[in-house]
Amino acid sequence: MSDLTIGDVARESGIKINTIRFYEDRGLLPAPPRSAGNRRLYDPAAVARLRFIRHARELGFGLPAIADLLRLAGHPEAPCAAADAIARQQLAEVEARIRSLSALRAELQRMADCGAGSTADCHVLESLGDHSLCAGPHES
Amino acid sequence: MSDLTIGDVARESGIKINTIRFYEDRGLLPAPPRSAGNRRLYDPAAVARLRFIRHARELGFGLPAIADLLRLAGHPEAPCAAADAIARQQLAEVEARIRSLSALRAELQRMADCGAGSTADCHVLESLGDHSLCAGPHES
DNA sequence: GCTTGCTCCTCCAGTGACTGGAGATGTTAC
DNA sequence: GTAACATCTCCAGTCACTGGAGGAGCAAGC
Ligand SMILES: [Zn+2]
Ligand SMILES: [Zn+2]
Ligand SMILES: [Zn+2]
Ligand SMILES: [Zn+2]
Repeated sequence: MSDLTIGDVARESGIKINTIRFYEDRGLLPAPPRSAGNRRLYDPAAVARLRFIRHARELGFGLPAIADLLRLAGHPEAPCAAADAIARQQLAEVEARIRSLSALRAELQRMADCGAGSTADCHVLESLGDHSLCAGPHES
Repeated sequence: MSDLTIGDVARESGIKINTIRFYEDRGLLPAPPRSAGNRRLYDPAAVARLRFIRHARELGFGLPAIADLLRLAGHPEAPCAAADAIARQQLAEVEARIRSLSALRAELQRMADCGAGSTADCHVLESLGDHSLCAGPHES
């Protein structure tokens, strides 16, 4: 009676229809029952699950990590150390990316203040052609 | 006489052989002449060009932007405003990504200090399930 | 001249996380 | 009945590579 179409859950979760089917294919969302006409019929709980996925994606978690988190969330009595570890690792990765990007920003700032008029003397092109003008190494 | 094999330029530029062929396919590197046995024979200038590409990639430039920069570098008499604009835009993108990641870091820090024992009360899972617990919106 | 081992060739599939489209049905409103 | 819309499956493309299969060139040792 309170069955939702894929369009409904897409609207309510903010996730596109194609992406919902993709998540089902990847095992993040259980395959729902179908109507007589082969349409997916969702439980309202699917919206909460999709919102969880969306929020985790916005925070940068990868799909395998989200699958782990969803599995852990299904065992309310179990200790949450595993979930906490996944979040801490994500935090560490975000911090590493911030450090790396901050180094890039410094290099780009140095080379972007170019007072030359011709490309022959351009600070940007010169710096790109010779990394020894840089302060440190760049790591990906 | 001073012709280099693809292995030579790979070693000297720090770019893998497959990637060099990929850059050739994408038009970043002109297709070099071939030997009688169909091997690519490179000019030493190819090494400089590849080093330029590598450095720009390390700084986060995309391949279309690098193609533009290489084209501009080939006109020494022209004004360098276009090259400077590409660098400034790259700087702006890096800064935007740093801002976005800093917001993510704050959210992750808030949710990662979880003192709960069971997943039922886990701060991580709770926060992921309800974005209204977050301070602000997340933009990609 | 033959084998061994290295380099190189082309082509193709896979990565992550989707996105968009084709072409075929199902459903709803008038 | 028919027009408009929603949904179905499947496939190709995105970005910047990476690695591998299967074949051929090339130098050295015997
Ligand atoms: Zn300049
Ligand atoms: Zn550098
Ligand atoms: Zn916890
Ligand atoms: Zn949030």
